[in-house]
Amino acid sequence: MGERHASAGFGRGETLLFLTDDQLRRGIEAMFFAYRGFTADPDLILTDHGYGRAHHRAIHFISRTPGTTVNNLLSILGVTKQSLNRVLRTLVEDGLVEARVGTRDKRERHLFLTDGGEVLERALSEAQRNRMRTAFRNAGPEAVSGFRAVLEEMMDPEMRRHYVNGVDQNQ
Amino acid sequence: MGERHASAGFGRGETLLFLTDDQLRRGIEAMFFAYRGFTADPDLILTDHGYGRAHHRAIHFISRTPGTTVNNLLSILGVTKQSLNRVLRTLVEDGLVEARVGTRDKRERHLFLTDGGEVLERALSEAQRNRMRTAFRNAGPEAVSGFRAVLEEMMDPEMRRHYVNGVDQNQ
DNA sequence: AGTTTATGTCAGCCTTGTTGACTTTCCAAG
DNA sequence: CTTGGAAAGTCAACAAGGCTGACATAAACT
Repeated sequence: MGERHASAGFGRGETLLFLTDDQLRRGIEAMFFAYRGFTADPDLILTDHGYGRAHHRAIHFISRTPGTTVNNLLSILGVTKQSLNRVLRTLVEDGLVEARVGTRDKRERHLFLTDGGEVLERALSEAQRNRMRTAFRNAGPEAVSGFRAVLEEMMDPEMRRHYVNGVDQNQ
Repeated sequence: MGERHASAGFGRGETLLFLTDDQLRRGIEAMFFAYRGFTADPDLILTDHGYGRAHHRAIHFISRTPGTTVNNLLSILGVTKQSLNRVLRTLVEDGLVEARVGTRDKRERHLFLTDGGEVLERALSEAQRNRMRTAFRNAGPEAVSGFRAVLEEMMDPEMRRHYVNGVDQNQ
C-alpha cells in the first residue's frame, strides 16, 4: 500500500501518500453534496403529499420487505419507536400502509403497502432511480462497483448487515 | 452502452440491461446506510458539545474557505439565512467563529474559525476522515475514483460547482 | 435620492428526532 | 396457571433545525 496510485488525480505527484487530507476532504464533501441531490427529487414529491423523508424511508423499506415487523423496521431505520410510530400512524390513517396483526405472534404488526401506498412508492423510487441511473450511466460500470464498495465500507457493521441481506419475507 | 457489463455482479446474467431496478435499489440503500456511518462519528463529538450537524457543516466550510461570507455559505449549505444565522450566532457567542466586517464591502461579514474553533474542527474532521480513510483503503484506489465519479454525477449542477471549485480566498 | 444588496432578527410553524412514563397484549418459562 | 418480559402503542414534553414572512439597518450602487 503506498506506490503507484495516481488514479484519483488529486494532490501533487508525490506518490507514496495515496490518501492526503485534501483527498479525504473532497470525499467528505462529495458525500455531503451528493446526498442532497440524492434526496432532492423525492423531497419534491413528498412535500406535495404533506410528507417528509421519514415517510419515504418507511415506505421504501416496507416496499422492499413486505410484511416486515415494526421492530425490524426500527433496527433498519435506527430511530426510536415513538418517532417511527408517529410516521406509521399517519401512513396507516392515510391508507397507504396496512398493519396486520401477526398470526404466529399476535403482538407483532406486519406492515404492507396498500395499492395507494404502492402508487406513491413507485413515484418516489422512480424519481430517485432516475437520478441514480443517470449517475451510474454517466460514471460507467467500473465506477459503479467502486461507488458501492466504498459506501459499503463506510457503513457501520449492523447497517452493512441490512444492506447485504436480501429480502426476507415475514408472515 | 449495453453489452459486456458484469462488473457490478448483480442481476440475472441477462446482460443487455446493465441497470436493473434492483441494482438501482441497492445503490439507493447504499447511500442511505453509508450516510449514517458518514455522520455517526462527528455526531458523537457534536452532542458532547451541545451542537448538531448544522454546526458541523458551518464549521467545515468556514475551515475550508476561511474568510467566506455569509451569503457564500448560504449558497453552499442550501438553507435559509435564518437557519444559518441561528447556528452562526451560537458559534460566535461560544467563541468558535469570528465574523469580521469586510474592508472592501462593509456590509459583508467574513467568517473565520478562532483557535478554539479550529480545535473542534480538527476533532470533527479527524473522526470523519478516519472513517473515510479506512473505507478508501479497504475499497482500494480504483473504487475511490469510481466512488467520487458517481457522487459527482449525483449532485445538482450548482452543488457540483461548489464541489469542483477549489478554495477561493475572500477578503 | 432612491434602490438594491448583505446581513441580522423576531415570531411562528413544521418535521423529526429525543427521553420518560405508562398501558395493553400476549408468548413462554417456571 | 401464574408471572416475567417482550412487542407494541400512547401521551407528554422537549430540542434541533428546517421553513415563511415581515421588518431593520447599513452600505453600496445608480
